[in-house]
Amino acid sequence: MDERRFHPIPEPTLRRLPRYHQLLEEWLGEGAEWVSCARFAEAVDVDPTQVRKDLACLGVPGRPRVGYPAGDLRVGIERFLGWNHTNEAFLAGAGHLGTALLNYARFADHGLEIVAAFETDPEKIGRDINGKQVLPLEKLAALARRMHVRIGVITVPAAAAQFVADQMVAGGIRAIWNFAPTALDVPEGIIVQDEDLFSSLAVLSRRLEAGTGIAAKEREAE
Amino acid sequence: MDERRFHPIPEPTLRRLPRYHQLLEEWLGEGAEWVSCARFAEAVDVDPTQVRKDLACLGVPGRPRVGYPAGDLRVGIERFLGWNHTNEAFLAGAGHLGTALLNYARFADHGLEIVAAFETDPEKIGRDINGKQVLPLEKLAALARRMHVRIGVITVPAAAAQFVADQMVAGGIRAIWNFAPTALDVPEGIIVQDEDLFSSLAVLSRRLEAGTGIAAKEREAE
DNA sequence: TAGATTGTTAATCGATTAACAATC
DNA sequence: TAGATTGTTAATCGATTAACAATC
Repeated sequence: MDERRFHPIPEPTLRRLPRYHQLLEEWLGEGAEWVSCARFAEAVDVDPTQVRKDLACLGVPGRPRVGYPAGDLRVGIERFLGWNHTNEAFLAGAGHLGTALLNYARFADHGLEIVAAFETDPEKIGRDINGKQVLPLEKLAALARRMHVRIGVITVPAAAAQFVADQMVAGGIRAIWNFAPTALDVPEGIIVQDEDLFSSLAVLSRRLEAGTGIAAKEREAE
Repeated sequence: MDERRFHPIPEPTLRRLPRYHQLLEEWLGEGAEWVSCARFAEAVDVDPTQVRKDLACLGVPGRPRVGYPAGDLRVGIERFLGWNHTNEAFLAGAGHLGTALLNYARFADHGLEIVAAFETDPEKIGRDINGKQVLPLEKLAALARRMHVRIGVITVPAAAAQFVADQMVAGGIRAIWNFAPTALDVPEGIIVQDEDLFSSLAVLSRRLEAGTGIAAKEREAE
């Protein structure tokens, strides 16, 4: 039924597509009509051939000697990533990070709409953050089920994350975007996407030490 | 001088180490003394052999039939990732996300100490967030240089990110943790670690569609 | 001793990069 | 036509997984 197959698309490609999109927005804003692989490659620091492969997924043909039509490419990415429609999500944990995500207007253009927040803190329950109600956590499961919400966002402290995840699963939520630095135990078939800042930090720190230390010498050799 | 070489450590391994550490904290709290690869493998959803390879980096030997000493492993990870000392960092953009990061106490145990925040909004300048001063952005470069701060955290809107990055580079900052969904253009040798939520979201959404759609059939076949 | 777990080497798999043909 | 860029196939590279030896 659909030409585009799901599994075969490499995750790295998937991660690069939003970045190409962001560049296209910029370049279209500057009046660009045609864009080349080389231009993407330079901006994103990836091989031009890789860019061609990534763009091939979209089914938007380029023209030799000219490049790719910038507008078509933008639309192609939006369609490919499903940004024309949004998935509704519940968020648990209206702390600083949760509030940041609730206030982030740009999710709406990127396929995600957080429609409500859930909390255990009575101080926060009943409030309104960026037009979204903060409700008691006990109501999450029943409401998720009734509203057919499929995505849950976890921004509670690590110690509470597993309990929240259980509630989400109980409510029929299928995918969890987990910002707590903790390994969630969920039934098979439930998708967990970890956004682990400590992992990123480990990579950053290592690259920093490598850049100033041993690896710096290797670089000189070139 | 140092047995541990920098470059050869795979990034995926680096990303898993903090997760093992988190599990060790839990298990040590429950009184565990010895832990097996299989246990990590199950919790993190990775192959046991992979866990052994990851742990091999630490130089903490396991004992056949018994496992690895949990306490030594924890210390080993902390030492390996350099969590015994911290790198000072400046943060630019004291919005919701920036505030969340400034308030996040656990960075201190993970090698990062955000020591000050920078802003252009006069409303926010002069405030104090979790004991850290919010200073005018103009001061960032000079202060970074004077204090030998090597890490910058960007939590400003996408449109301001490049300017902030330029300031950081001007101040001698070597590594940038970029939360703005934008490709930064920096001189060679400056490390940029992108924390792109839209990329993660693209992966999450795709996995969700795949889980309910075509790929579900494939799974049945097993 | 038997058996379970670590440690290591080989095989597989998938993404990236290189080579080159096709095309405007 | 010549030359630049896309598109595609082959080679390389690196991480994961499998096989198996070592050890307590």
